[in-house]
Amino acid sequence: MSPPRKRKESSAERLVEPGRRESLRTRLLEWYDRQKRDLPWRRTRDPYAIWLSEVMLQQTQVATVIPYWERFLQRFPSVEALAAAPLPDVLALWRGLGYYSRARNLHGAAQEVVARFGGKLPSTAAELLTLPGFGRYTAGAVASIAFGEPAPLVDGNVARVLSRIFEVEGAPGDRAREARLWALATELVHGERPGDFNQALMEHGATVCRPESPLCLLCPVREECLAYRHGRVDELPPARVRAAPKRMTLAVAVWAHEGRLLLARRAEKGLFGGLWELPAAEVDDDTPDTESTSRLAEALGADVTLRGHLGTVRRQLTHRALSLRLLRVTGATHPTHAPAFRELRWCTPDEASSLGMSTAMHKALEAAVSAGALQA
DNA sequence: TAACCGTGGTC
DNA sequence: TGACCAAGGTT
Repeated sequence: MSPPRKRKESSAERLVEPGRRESLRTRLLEWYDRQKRDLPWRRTRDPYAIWLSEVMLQQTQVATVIPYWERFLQRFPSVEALAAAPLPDVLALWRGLGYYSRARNLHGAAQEVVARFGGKLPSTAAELLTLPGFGRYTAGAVASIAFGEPAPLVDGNVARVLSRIFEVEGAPGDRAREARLWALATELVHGERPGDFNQALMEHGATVCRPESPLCLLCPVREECLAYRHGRVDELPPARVRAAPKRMTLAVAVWAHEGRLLLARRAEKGLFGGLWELPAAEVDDDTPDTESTSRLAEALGADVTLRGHLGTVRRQLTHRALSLRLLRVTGATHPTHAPAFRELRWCTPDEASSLGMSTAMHKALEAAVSAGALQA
């Protein structure tokens, strides 16, 4: 007979003792019932509205999301309304919220929900995962919060909370760490009120078990927390290592004609995908303006002449340092189609401001106008 | 799998 | 003021 082998990946393996598990669940749920914030998406049971909140909250703070969520639901109150809308209208409501692929995927998923599921969002995490923009987290969040499925989720908050309670080692991105966190979340979520329990974990991470200066004296599960017991709360989890931002320089065409500016809509992938902008072309940092001008001519498919320089707008993203060089240009013929863009349009500054446009380009537009782009 | 994808708040 | 970060997903 061979000796019994230690099984490392059995889903039946118990990570948390039953008594501790029930204690954690009860304390967190009771704390949540007393202390949860009154957030607008906690006042609805509409799966679509809950889905929307989860997508907007990805890598985005609650206070930022609230007004966007309310405007978006007012304009697109149902999956059908969203699915029927043109993508540029959706992006216009998303303007300034960032990570615009979220809006593109949301729109695409709404159309799939109409086509594949009769307009009703599927109710299981497994089905939700087949829709664009649903990863493991969002599928678990919508399945548990909107439909009551005991589906686990791990976001940044949950990862921090569980890392501390169970003293999980490893940095964000470490595979063994992620697997252990998901396994812990899976064990803990089974039971009553899975949606509330998941939200309790996240709420606890957001308000008490914070990244900096956690409020351990107010913590409902302090007695269960290994990091607290061992004085390691401040070192768990270790900070994420971030790559230095890369520089990116864009030559921006400021082409004015009779009070209007030429606007272009970008290709739908990559940075600022599908958004409107003053027509821009990436250049090297040391590219002279004359050469930048010919790059813009190529992108627009039109002859343009450099008329002057209207300044540079700088904008810091998480992983990019953007420089937007505003080049005043003119041309004899006005292009209506361009090889590098989805669409062209001549707009007054007010019209341009209502388009779906990145914050970087919005600042560039304001800078161009105040530098006298529309004056002769 | 590691790089890419935005923004505003916080200290 | 600049570095760090937030209810992640895609390729």
